Amino acid sequence: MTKVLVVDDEPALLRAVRAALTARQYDVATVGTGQGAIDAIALGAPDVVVLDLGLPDIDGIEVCRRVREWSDVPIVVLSADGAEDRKVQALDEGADDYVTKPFSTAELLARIRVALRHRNHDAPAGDDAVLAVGDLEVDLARHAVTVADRNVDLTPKEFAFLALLARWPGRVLTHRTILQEVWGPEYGSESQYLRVYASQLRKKLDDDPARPRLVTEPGVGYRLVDPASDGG
Amino acid sequence: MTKVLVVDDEPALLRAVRAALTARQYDVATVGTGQGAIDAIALGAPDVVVLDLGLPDIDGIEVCRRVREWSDVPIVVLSADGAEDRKVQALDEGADDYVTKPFSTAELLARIRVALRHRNHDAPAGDDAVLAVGDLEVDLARHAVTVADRNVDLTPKEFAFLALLARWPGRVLTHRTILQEVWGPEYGSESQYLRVYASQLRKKLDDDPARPRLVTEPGVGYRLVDPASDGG
DNA sequence: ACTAGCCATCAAGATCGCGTCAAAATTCGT
DNA sequence: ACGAATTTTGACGCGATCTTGATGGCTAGT
Repeated sequence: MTKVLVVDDEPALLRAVRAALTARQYDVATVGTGQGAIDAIALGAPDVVVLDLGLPDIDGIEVCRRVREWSDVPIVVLSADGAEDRKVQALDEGADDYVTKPFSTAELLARIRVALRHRNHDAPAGDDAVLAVGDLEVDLARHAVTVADRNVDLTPKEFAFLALLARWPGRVLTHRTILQEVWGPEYGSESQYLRVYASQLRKKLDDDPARPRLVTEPGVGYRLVDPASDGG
Repeated sequence: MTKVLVVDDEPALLRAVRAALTARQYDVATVGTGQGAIDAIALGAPDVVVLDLGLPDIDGIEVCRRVREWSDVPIVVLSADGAEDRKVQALDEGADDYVTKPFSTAELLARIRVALRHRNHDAPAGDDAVLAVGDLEVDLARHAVTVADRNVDLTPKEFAFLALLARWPGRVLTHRTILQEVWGPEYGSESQYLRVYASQLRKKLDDDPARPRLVTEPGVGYRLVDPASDGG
């Protein structure tokens, strides 16, 4: 069943939306705070999120930004605020749609259907906040990494590097790609960074030099070996 | 460059949208009719379509429906009509977003960015570009080569050489072509390199001298035998 | 059979890229 | 402002890769 997470602090609106969704066979969960939303998305893996920007704790746009660090779940934003720059900001921070209150139930439902349509297109394999490659696990939401159930402590850059590789198991990512994704678009050729961080990662991941998880493709880039698809 | 198709019959609005998009380095095309839109999408393969529902010939929603029969291009609908059922209908017929006039340029641009973001997310998902020539497989993403399911370890230049040939199975690539693609534009005549690397590749690919995969065309260049089209 | 041109193979020296270490600079929390 | 953690930078050794030259085989034309 399709799971919808509704994030709002107005009981009346919550009740109305829940009723409309439940009547159409959606599996509805609700939370009233931004922190609760982040937790619920990480734990519940909803198929779509309806997010009111006016939350008591964290600003809704900040919720978007944080969730987008590790999840592509579609987010439909609700807001009483019709200000253009607010809309633009929310959409640029990862929201997939922006509906201004008051809105009709029919429209909200239609926009949820659009979001779900995208999702089914984008990620046929359900997106998990935890990437697993062999005995390596990368929890994007909690910024935590384990190897064979042993916790590994990584710095932010180390984590970004590893998470990027883990998103494409077995695939070679070029020096340029990694540098641009982890360090930023203006770093294209500082491949010395990669050597340093690859070395540190191997040490922290306790890589066996004979069978390393993090493999160098000389002159090209780096990749994580994926035991599921190839042995080396 | 990102291509945007704008479909509208009001010259003033077309001008405004075109100006805003052009200023942001988009490649803009415009048409004024529904039939023109369908043709332009089929021929021009835009990255996103901005579609006004009020067209002189076909209804915009009908344009959505017809385009969706063969294309997933994101469609952002514009309309002066704020009626709920009209919105719902458009969204359910394949529109990805619905903006009611009057709208701000900033918001339209933000919604176009959202549409493009979706599109970009689709692409990298599934495809692993694997070139297959007979029992030889060249996985460009993994920089891995197998012959009859046996892994082959290649150096960067060897890989580039083989990948180039595998891109044109059965076709002869001249010395000059290979040198320029693999070694760079300033290498045009160092064909001794080719002999060395062809030799190393044959050894690593375990080529039978009687039926080599990598064939020399004397005085011209090299080619990979493609069992699918010719026997040798 | 001889020669010229092109090709295959081998091996040695030169070069390049990588891994590693450690110090300097920067950032961040307190 | 201070100290700790992190990032950036430089230096160095090593091994793999690339380059280069030498040697010999094959084919076609004379």
